[in-house]
Amino acid sequence: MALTLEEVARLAGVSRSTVSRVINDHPSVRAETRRRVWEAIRESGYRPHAVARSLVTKRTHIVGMVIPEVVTHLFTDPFFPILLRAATAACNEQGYQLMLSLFSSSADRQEIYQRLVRNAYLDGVIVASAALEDPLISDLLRDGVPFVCVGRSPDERVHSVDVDNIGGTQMAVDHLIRLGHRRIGMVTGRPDMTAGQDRLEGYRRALSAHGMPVEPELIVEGDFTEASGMAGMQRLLPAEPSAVFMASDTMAVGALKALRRAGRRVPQDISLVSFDDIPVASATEPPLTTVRQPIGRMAALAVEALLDLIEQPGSGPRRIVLPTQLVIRESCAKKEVVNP
Amino acid sequence: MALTLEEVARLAGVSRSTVSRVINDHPSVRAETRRRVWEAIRESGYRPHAVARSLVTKRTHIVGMVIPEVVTHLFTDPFFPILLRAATAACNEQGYQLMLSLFSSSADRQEIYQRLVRNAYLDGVIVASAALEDPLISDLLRDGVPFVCVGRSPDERVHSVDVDNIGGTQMAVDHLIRLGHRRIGMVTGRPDMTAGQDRLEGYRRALSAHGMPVEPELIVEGDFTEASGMAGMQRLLPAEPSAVFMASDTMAVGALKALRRAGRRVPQDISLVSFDDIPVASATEPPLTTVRQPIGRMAALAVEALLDLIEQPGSGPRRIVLPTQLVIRESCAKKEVVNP
DNA sequence: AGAGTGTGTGGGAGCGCTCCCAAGAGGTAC
DNA sequence: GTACCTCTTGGGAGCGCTCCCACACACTCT
Repeated sequence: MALTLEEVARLAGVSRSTVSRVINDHPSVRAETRRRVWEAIRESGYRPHAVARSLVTKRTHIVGMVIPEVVTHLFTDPFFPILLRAATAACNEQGYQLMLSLFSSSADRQEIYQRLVRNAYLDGVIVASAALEDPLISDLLRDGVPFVCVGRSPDERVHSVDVDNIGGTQMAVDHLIRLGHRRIGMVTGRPDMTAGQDRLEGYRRALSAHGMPVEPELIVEGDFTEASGMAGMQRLLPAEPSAVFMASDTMAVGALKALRRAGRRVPQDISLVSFDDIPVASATEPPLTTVRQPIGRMAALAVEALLDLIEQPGSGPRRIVLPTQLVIRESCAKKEVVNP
Repeated sequence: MALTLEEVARLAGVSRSTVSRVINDHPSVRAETRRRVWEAIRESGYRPHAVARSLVTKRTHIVGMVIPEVVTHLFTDPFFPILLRAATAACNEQGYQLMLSLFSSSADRQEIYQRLVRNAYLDGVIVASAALEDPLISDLLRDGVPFVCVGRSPDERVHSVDVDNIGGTQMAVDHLIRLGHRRIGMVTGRPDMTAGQDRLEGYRRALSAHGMPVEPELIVEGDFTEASGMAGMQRLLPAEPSAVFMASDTMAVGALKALRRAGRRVPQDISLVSFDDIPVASATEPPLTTVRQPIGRMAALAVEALLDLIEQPGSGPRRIVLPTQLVIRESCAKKEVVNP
């Protein structure tokens, strides 16, 4: 039904090879011939068959975006949608397509991995927010599949793009300290994700840098969800922090609710800083002071690194860390130091 | 580098064809041979080359999810993430993969359409929330590509899965009327999307069914974004509605903000109903009374319909309409009828 | 004993493309 | 006139698979 090279060739009065050359922009075709061939292509509405082409070239121009099981339930957090959108745009710009792989169970993981990567349908993979020690990473390394992680990986061989979670958090906590706060709490992210770990580390370092003690009762574990932010804040209140660093904006939204229910005003009674600067951060009451991470840029860089890797394999691991920026809104206030 | 059928065949001491039969579960292979072949496959770690297979079978087992330009900026609305997640899960269950195509400009649209559909990399397409008269629809129809729309299409030939936007809205507005409200406003969704149109139509019908006039000053146009909900509510206030139907939860969140700023309490001063029941609806202050649409089921049904269409083409257009459900929370109150 | 009927199995062809090698055309230099 | 280029072009091979046809072998029935 669909046209083939051969038929277009007949139409243009040349051979299959010549048409192929024209399509692939090979230089050694006479200008006049080239013109004739393009005309035949245009007239016939011919489109090369991508699958046949892939069989020969060993390239599908499809990359996978893999979002491992642990985070699919975070999908209502706009982080992933924003990442996805930016990655798709970056891929399309380079003539690549993005295939989505979310998996909810680790049986799925195996299955999808086998089906896609090993079956050679993907040229490469972007792994978003892998948990530490994700078996996917070792599979990819073993099989030599080009891939880039969004979020740092502890493995030195892994190419990755990440934001400076430690530095960003330090900035945020420094800000609170500069405002006079001395009892600063934190509700953490998932401890099995690097972003969760690094933000906790940044909090610790900021306190230590100012000679302040890190008190366990001021640290409560969360998992990046709004519910965990609300619950975390509730558990934190008895310890009477005057300011709290929430590991994500989504969690801060939960915290705001907990505080409203507890009758505490933000920022008058308690100050809040968080991380991400997703759209909701500027829409809360009060708007959140938060650490902005350039999600879109991360996605674009990850795609860029991946395509480089696909097109010229074997370059040394590239580990990009993007800077963050503190966006000051209205969720923090000066702490009156009553008796210094 | 990678193994081929031929090599596995040599390993098992049979022919290429026999190995192919075993892999494709063809019945006419002796049990003993089958066992030997599976063992050779297992030992060698052989994986069939999906692209080569596709070249022969004309099936890639990849379907596209196309989200047209007009809605990509809504991507922080959890509707699409939820849809995407459910569609991915449904595809994977059937051994299909989902390819994501978002396009921001209509030049992209052409480009991606050509590259994917016409180049035969996709077995079928799910079109999410096409605007009316989207040229994509006519392209797909012309080229005979199997596709299913999420959201109704005016074209009779199009397979689609939609929720009963009209009926759902009627339920919501009926609820307000039953509570005694007589001045009921509406902030609409995008008028170029069927969901936007149908929800407006439902509002009109509910009023008419109760013999109430449809007053233009009580209808304000929005576009499904939170910002438009906020602005819309502000513009509606001078008309003094005692209740408002917001075309989406996201817009209702905006409306709540506008009301808080205007010093109006919900539901004491003004009642609110909306549509979608996304997670945020139960997390607002007060929680929203809203019309629940089963996004996940819509995605699953769309995938199911699409795969049927791919596997046995030519069945008549299927137009599924799912029922909605009114979820009553705390954003509506009885209207005291002062002087009846 | 010969024809008929299955059941398993092997091998050729072909999917639509790219890539390589060879060969024709046209020129230039000796 | 011959040798030797360079520039274009054509055709064969082959990517790794599936599908079809043919054939070998074991039975059964006349």
